Amino acid sequence: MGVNLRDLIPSEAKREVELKALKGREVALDAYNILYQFLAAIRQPNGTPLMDSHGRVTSHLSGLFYRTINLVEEGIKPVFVFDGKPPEMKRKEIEERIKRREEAASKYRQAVELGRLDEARKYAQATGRLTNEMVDESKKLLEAMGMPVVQAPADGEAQAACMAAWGSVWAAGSQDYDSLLFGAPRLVRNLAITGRRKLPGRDEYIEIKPEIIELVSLLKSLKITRDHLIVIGIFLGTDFNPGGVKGYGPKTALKIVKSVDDPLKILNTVPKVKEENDPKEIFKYFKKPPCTKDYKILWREPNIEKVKSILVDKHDFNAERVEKGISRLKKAYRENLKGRISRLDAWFKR
DNA sequence: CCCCACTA
DNA sequence: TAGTGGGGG
Repeated sequence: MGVNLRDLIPSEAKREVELKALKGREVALDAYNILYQFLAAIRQPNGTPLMDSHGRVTSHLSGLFYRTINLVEEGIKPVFVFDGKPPEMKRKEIEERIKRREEAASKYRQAVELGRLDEARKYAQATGRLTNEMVDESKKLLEAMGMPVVQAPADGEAQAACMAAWGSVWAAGSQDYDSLLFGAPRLVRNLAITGRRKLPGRDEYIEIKPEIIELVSLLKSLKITRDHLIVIGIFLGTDFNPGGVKGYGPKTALKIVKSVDDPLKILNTVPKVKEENDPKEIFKYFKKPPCTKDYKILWREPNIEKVKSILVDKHDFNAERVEKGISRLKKAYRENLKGRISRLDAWFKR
């Protein structure tokens, strides 16, 4: 789920941009976040995901393949960051997610029996589960496409935020706002090509553009520090304290946190519920998350044969479509990624 | 989600 | 050339 800062962020702290505005930028993408989105969205009208002839789900591979090509064609330089071992503090959130999935699955079966297509699709979207095999294959596909894959020690979002903070990449890319608590100086949301999204329920579409949120502008416009922001997040609810503190929404949380000079003091007043994580431990985790420096950010020539063996040979993708995609990727790679040193490297080499 | 053929 | 509707695996 992630922390919901949506209603806290003032309009002056976010900026809608065209994709062109991100040309030449390295973005560390939260891979699990993306894969789950594909799993939810890439489905038939009745809710069935794309599958190969053996009944294995392929929605995530289709999404990754075309999305990656499009980003590279736009000159965006994606780095894919995968989750490692979830921290013990996340246990309750994980249990709740499993429960939500099971509930959705049973509602899905009901809707199918009643022949209610729209409902079936809606519930099917929440049933998606990423298996280890799907994750491994996603990494293999991205590597075959020449994209850098980074293995996080714990949260991928935390690792992406660290990489942005260290200047290895320009921004963290995710739909969730946690990156900001983790200290990413810049968060890019809605990083997709098709600028249209269906409104839930009705047959209407709205324009969606990439959105950039700068941490310093956010803090400045709210007149707070990152410590304040982390504490606000804890009040609103994070993966480590799902639900947050009862009775606090964005407004009251902001107000109470700003009422003291040291935001940590406020955490002492939060009633510590048995079996739940210590708010101060949650704070420490956001403040200094587990991150590794063991990664290389390097884009390579796409390997046609490897990509085809995964998509075409193993999962029944249409060979011509895949070949066409790879030629687009190769061209875009040569124009936008190959032999281009990052601004950071350029700076070090002065 | 994205592709593609079709439309005006 | 932009918008749509159906299909992808």
